[in-house]
Amino acid sequence: MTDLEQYLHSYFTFDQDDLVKVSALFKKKTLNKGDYFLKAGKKCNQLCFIQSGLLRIYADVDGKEVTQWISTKGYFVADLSSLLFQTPSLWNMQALTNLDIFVIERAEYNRLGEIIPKWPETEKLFLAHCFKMMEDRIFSFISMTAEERYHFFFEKNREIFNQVPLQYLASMLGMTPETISRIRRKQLI
Amino acid sequence: MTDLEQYLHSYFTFDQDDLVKVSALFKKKTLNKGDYFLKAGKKCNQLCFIQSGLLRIYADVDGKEVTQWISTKGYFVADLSSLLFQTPSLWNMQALTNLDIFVIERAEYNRLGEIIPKWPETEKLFLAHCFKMMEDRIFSFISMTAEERYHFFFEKNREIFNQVPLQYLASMLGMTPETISRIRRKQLI
DNA sequence: CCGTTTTCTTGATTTTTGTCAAGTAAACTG
DNA sequence: CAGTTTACTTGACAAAAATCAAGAAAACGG
Repeated sequence: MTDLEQYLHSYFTFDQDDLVKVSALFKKKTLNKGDYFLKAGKKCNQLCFIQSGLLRIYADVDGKEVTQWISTKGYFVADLSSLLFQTPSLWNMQALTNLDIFVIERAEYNRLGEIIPKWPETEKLFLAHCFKMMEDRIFSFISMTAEERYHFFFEKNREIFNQVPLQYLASMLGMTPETISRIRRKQLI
Repeated sequence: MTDLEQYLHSYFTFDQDDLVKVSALFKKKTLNKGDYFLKAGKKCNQLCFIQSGLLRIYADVDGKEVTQWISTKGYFVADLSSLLFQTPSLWNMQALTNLDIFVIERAEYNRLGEIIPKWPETEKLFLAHCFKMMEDRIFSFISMTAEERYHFFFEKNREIFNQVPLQYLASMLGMTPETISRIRRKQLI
């Protein structure tokens, strides 16, 4: 089993046959640190799965970069509405480190339903999990202080927090790097 | 065409035949002000479509109510992960006014894919739109001040803002009623 | 391994937002 | 329509977080 098959297997209840069919549609690819998987304004024509490395998703807002999320090993990444509706993407997606990914083209992605009968149902359940994550994230913004939110994310995403520059973490948590630095200091004393 | 068919038609590109098949699975129902569509801790076994009235979605957090959203005419409402995975819901859903809804039971909802071949694809596109809304909302929390966020939501949801008690609006925007009151005063001067 | 660049920490200060409390206005109810 | 409840506004103050600036630490590149 390839890494991709391994991951698909852990997410979805596919049999070996389907695993092979699906993973055959993905092509292995590497990005160097600083390379873009997607640029804002362009249409998203691919979906990727991250095998190793970090991918930062951010937008430019009046000259400032707002980091939306940082994806790591095991994430599927695309701008879903751009991929489906072929609208220009709002997001830049840039490799924070050298990156190993598996990429599926839009055309192939759209044929998954024909190739694997249970794909639509599987995809729905996957999207529902993403929904839950976004809902939890919104909840953290409306019900927690900066400090509580920091800990909430830290618990759920330890591997990211130790590898990513503070400025990016701060932005995705809706606070400043200084605030995180002060929260961290509190822990030590 | 019933109101529900009308709405389904405006969201989804169904032909008349499919519209009738789908809307036949919904039952018309009314809730009185204060009634619950769903209580936290219970499994969500229905999905509803709001024809008129306001439905507040909120959670209890150490004795305080956190309002997640207020849904109005034209919204489909359910706790998606509870509906699909049969986990206990985090959310209370309570009628803020008398409410006219169309309700589909979980069992019928799960059969939609058999009844309407294009349902899975349609549902995916619908979920993608919801995704976009949640993404925009997260973006508002990480990139805007309370005042900017207020205006951002006001522009997109005028009908809600004029009907709903300030305390609920404030909670769903992640600020206090006093803050909204002061933002509104600024507009007048 | 040394200089450069980037990132992180810290303090002082300002701004934003929250909290508390009181008073006013509006909505509901019998 | 009078009394009650609920919602809204306002001010004074407190707390949280942002900003600015400087220095320390770490990472990077030849």
